[in-house]
Amino acid sequence: MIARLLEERGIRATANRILVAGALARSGRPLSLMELEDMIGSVDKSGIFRCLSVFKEKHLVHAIDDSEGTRYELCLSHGPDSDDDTHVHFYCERCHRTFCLENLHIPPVTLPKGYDARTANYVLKGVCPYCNGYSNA
Amino acid sequence: MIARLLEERGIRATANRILVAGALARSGRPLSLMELEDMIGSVDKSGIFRCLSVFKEKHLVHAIDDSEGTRYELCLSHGPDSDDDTHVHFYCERCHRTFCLENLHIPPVTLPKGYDARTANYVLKGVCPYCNGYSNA
DNA sequence: GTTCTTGCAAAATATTTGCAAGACG
DNA sequence: CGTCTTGCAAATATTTTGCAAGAAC
Repeated sequence: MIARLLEERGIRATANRILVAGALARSGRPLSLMELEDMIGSVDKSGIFRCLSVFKEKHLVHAIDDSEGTRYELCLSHGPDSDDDTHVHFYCERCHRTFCLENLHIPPVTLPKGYDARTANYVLKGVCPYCNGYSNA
Repeated sequence: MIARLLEERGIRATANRILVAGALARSGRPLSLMELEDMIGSVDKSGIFRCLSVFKEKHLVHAIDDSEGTRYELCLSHGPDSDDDTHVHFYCERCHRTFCLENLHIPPVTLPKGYDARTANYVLKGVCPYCNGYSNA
């Protein structure tokens, strides 16, 4: 249940927050502010924005950078203190949606000395199965 | 020489284009529209924008998506018909610059059936050597 | 009643386009 | 000349904040 999830992360479960987190949970893919706005309708964009800010702070969501800007994704796989969600994403240039490739972990690279990485963003771009005619995918 | 580079890609070497391409070449890292604007000064942002549009079309630059939006990088490693530039980038959360890790090729992943990838964007985020005190890096 | 949350409007940013003047071939 | 390019201003798009009213504790 969404409300419980929020509380577990120390976020008060208000109506808006339940709607936003619920939309993210149901969609199964990262959503932009605008996508959330369209999807929810009843909540003003500033409200969505503020929900996302709280979620980000509490590490309930993390941000994906793709061609459209930023999308937000629930990260449920870990505790409230880290961002260890590290799968590859796929941005479809045809339908402009971004998908999670849950099973594809981002292959790590060895950084040159001095670089200190905290998070990784690996996004492939091309055409998704739905736009490709693989509607059975 | 920059002018020749442009001509080779079928781009007329105008003053603005030489300035923009030159700035990208000199910087050695991907630059955002705003960074280019600051760096060049004499060219209006719309001019820079249009230069970048042409460059993109001719595959002289390609785009990196990072936390700040889009940055542009010269891609010299290939012919005029493809975008095969595939190294990892590093976005510094302290100084907000993005670096090329030229030697780190993006490790390929095997996509599920139906996905058809054209380009890849792999950006690590954290603290760069300069902000880390590795000034000798 | 004090603090947190929300909606609306508006500010702040960033990107993109229209258009007339100028450069180029 | 006709086409391409440029600068300026302005339109778009997007993200973020101010503020007063309302809800929660």
